[in-house]
Amino acid sequence: MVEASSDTAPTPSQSKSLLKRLAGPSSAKAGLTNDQSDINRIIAEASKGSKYYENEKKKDKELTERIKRLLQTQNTAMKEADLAQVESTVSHVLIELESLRDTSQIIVHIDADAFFANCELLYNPDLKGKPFGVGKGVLTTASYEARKFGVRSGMAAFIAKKLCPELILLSIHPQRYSDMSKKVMAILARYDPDMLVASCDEAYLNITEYCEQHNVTAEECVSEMRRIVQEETKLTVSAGIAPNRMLAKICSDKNKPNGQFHLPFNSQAIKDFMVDLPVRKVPGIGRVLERMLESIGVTTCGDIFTHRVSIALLDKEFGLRFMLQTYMGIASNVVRPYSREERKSIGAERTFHPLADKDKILQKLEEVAEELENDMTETGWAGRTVTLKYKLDDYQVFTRAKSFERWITKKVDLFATGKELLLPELPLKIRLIGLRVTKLKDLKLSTDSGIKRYFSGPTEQTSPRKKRKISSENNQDVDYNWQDCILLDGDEEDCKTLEDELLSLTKPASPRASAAPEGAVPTHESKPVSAKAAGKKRSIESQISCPLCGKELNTNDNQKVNAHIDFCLSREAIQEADGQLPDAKAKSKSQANAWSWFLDPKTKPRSKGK
DNA sequence: GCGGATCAC
DNA sequence: TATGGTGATCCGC
Repeated sequence: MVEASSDTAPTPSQSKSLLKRLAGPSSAKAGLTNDQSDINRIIAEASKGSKYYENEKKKDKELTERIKRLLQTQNTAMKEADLAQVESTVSHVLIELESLRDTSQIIVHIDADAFFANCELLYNPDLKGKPFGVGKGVLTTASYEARKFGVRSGMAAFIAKKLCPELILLSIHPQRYSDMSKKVMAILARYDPDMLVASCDEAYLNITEYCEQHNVTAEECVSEMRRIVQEETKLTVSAGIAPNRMLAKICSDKNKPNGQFHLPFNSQAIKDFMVDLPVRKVPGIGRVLERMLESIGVTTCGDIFTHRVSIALLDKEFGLRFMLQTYMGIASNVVRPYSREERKSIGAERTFHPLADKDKILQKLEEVAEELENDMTETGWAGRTVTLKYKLDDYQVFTRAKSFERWITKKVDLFATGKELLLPELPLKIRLIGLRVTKLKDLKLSTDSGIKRYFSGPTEQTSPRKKRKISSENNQDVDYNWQDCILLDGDEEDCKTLEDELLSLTKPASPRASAAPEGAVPTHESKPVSAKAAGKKRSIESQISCPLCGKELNTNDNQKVNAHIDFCLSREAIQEADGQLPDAKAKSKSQANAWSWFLDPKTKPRSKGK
């Protein structure tokens, strides 16, 4: 049934997710204000009837249908699968993951507070205490005063004005932010010359060595770091201290703004931390995955364990391994500078007032092609595949691509290819045109860049000439990737389906330590051996004890570990059947309890009403 | 290799 | 009065 033009009174069930969707991605990730639903209502009110709104409604509906199919899949799978077997497999994976846990490195995530807004404050101190936003059509940042009204980054300016009529709107000054970013990063680099600059306002550091050498605790080190940043730049930053990047990032949000949070480095504390954490806080879990997880009863990371069988059965949709890692708070602890080789694409795109005229559209395309050529020339890239992107009047997005044998660098080629891809699609009413080049070749490779990079250090971004554009509060550079960090063997294959999980258990456990510079395995061992790394103890616990009988197991011999665990599992099952175990309920239940000493921190998943 | 979708910032 | 830009990844085909 199609709901009759819900413009007046949307169906409650569907409008809930739609209202949230309209509020934008950042409203959910950041801390909520008192009455988010009121704010969401105002936003929806202001959006109503627009093409943007209609498109969001359509996407929301499609997601609802997708979830419906998902639940059907789950239903049939639950009937047909051997649930005990699935659960056992999950248990194996959990054991294996626990054995890979590495808490030997102190990772810090630094996140500047309302970066663009606070930069503007330096240039215009009168704004202090006032609600303001940075950006023209769409806000890149909102001051903390503005946030109290529900104003968020990514929000359309006219909507923000509705939420906060007093709101002051500033235009963006990329140069200012770039300069400040460099200052901040230069300070941070004193604590880890190999730090990862994740964006213009975020960085990851490994301060293990610094703390050892200067005989300070992590907390002291980070306090000092933050104090010096504030002294030297007048900007405040927040920090998270944890044994891996995912946790550090989540922690940096905990005491924002101008605060830090230190997560204890033991397995149990980490699991206690994760159990009540909303899945949406986890990097990589966005609005869609959040809703899909919610549909199977998972809203916190603790719920992942409760619903692990469902997640395993829906591995394709959720990624079992990623979910289990998340539940356990396991992720990569590798921190190293961004390198040019890692770049995969370069592109440019522009939004404009919707155009239907062919020549005017082509003119936009040409402008984009020119921009892209300039960027490619300055940064030294060529590529073999050109992808055209266009967004229609109604916000639908399409891409069309073409590959070549030769290297593309010039505007004429970019334009001609874009034109060739676009013309067959016309006539259309278009509001955005973009071009992107992939299959890159590094034109700066065998030049002097190697030496330059050696001397310039991690804060030096790309071209020394012209700064790269900063299009929003956040910027270029890669980051995330927690997933492929803990894979058992990184070679090509996914290692994601259940079958693969089972297979992987029989493969050698050693994660191909020093081999293969392909980079796909950023576990701690793959870090290039530097003077720094050499001093560190790589204390991956190669010993764990069996959760059932307590026997010490050597995790380097996976086959033996599995044989032993299988043995204990079956023994447990037999005892249970004989009623020898005190808590002999359903087999699955008992098995869960058997692992609970390290898996199930609080047996009650969702009871805590904080 | 291509196109759609999702995600981060 | 009318919702951004850059880059990455994954899936299905």
